[in-house]
Amino acid sequence: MTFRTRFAPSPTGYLHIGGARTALYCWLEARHRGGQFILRVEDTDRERSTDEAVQAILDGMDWLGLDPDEGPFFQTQRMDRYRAVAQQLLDAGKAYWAYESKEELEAMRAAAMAAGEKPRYNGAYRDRNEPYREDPNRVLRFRNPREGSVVFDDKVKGRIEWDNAELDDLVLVRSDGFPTYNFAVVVDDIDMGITEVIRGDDHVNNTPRQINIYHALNAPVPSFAHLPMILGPDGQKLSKRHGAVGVMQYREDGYLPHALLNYLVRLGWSHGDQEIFSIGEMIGLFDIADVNQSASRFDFAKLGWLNQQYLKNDDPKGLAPELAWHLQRLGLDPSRGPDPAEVVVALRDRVQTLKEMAERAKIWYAPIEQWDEKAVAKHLRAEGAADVLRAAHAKFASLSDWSPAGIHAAIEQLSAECNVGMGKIAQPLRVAITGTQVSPSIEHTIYLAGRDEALRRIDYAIERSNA
RNA sequence: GCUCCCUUCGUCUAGCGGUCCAGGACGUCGCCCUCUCAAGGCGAAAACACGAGUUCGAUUCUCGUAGGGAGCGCCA
Repeated sequence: MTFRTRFAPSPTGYLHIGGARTALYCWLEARHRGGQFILRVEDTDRERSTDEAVQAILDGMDWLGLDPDEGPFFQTQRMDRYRAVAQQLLDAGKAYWAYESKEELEAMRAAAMAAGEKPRYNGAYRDRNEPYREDPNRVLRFRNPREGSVVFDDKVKGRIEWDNAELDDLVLVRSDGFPTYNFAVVVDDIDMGITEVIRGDDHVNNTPRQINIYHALNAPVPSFAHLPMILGPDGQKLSKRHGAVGVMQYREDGYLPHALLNYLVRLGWSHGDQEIFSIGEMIGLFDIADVNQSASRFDFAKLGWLNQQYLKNDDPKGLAPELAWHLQRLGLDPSRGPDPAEVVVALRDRVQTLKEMAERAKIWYAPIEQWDEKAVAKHLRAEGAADVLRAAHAKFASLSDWSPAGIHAAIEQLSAECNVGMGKIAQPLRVAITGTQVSPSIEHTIYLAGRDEALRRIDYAIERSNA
């Protein structure tokens, strides 16, 4: 049997960071073992599932490059199959109909709690052998073994043993005829030939019940790997205010998919001291058995650092379209300004995200919006600033080599001729071109503005310096 | 309440009984470089939750305690 994993989100929201990492680990494990990765949408919750959420999950997977070999499959399209398996279990005496109302069940739980026990179903209908009857409360329950225990070797948590006495007879088919989660996953995982179930560790408690269903169906039990949770920066459960936004939000915030993947793969897994992993390295080195057992916190500072590593090392030409996308989001026209690839080179050492990069690049695609008056006072109205600017204007107007190197050489000449330090030249020019005293190297700042625009801005700055 | 899981620097982690007065990375701090801001280089501070036990020897194994988390649904 070949190696098969699956990612099985329920479409009740976007693909968030925890889901993305689960998907990544499933995908990596499948690729590493040369197996298949299957995508299955668990949409049996009719109340909460939406088409938008399905699309958001698909978009997120696509953006991250986590391509499934099969699917997406939808549980709602497999209803006949669940019904057939339910019947099979019923016929085999492994399941039975029960008729308690929700109120009765609630009272049952409350009573159990009061007695210091787990709030479980008491199995009232288990051995009554009542003939089937139509009833709005009718549910099919699993006849869980009452003796012995369930043992499984979790690939990340290790050996876990569970007394059957702790388990109750869970609902397999709801009163509306839809299968419950615990039933549908087992049927699906069997039918789809899943050999390794990789999922969040909030599911370890479900595993023994599911294993019992596998046994009841005489199906081979897959191996399990339960991943620790990802917490927010404050150690609390991830919420919308920190990481629990959809992965597509990370694109809008200027992160690269590869950087996010790299960050995620290191959250709970490592390979010696290595921090940067290409996709190929991840596939080659990843092993689900090496995953950590404890929860980890999401750290935006490290994500930012990683993102910058990719910004600095990726081909600027490859990054250019993505930067253009961000420029457009700011209402700027990438064609009315410098080549985005050159902007990447000028700014990649100074920002951590493409969003920041686009914001900083504004100065080359639109007129100066706001002047930093302190900068104007300090550098433009400084002693000799106007003379320096006039000299620079003349030099740039006749400069034959309009390139960062050419501009740099021109400024050095200026420095020698006027007998002033670089700072006395670069800062007034910087304020003239950008309106602020912070920007990339002065030669790049000027070069990217383009000669005409640079001269125009210097002219204007000379005016202001006399004001 | 019950069951299960987890516990190394602020954070992510290395460590699979001696190699550890615990290594790397992010972050923080300092110095250098420098036209600003960064980037980069160098350096510093910073952790084995606690208590027993096993052992010649525990960060590493076992058991408790404490703390954290998950689940106990006709939600997944």
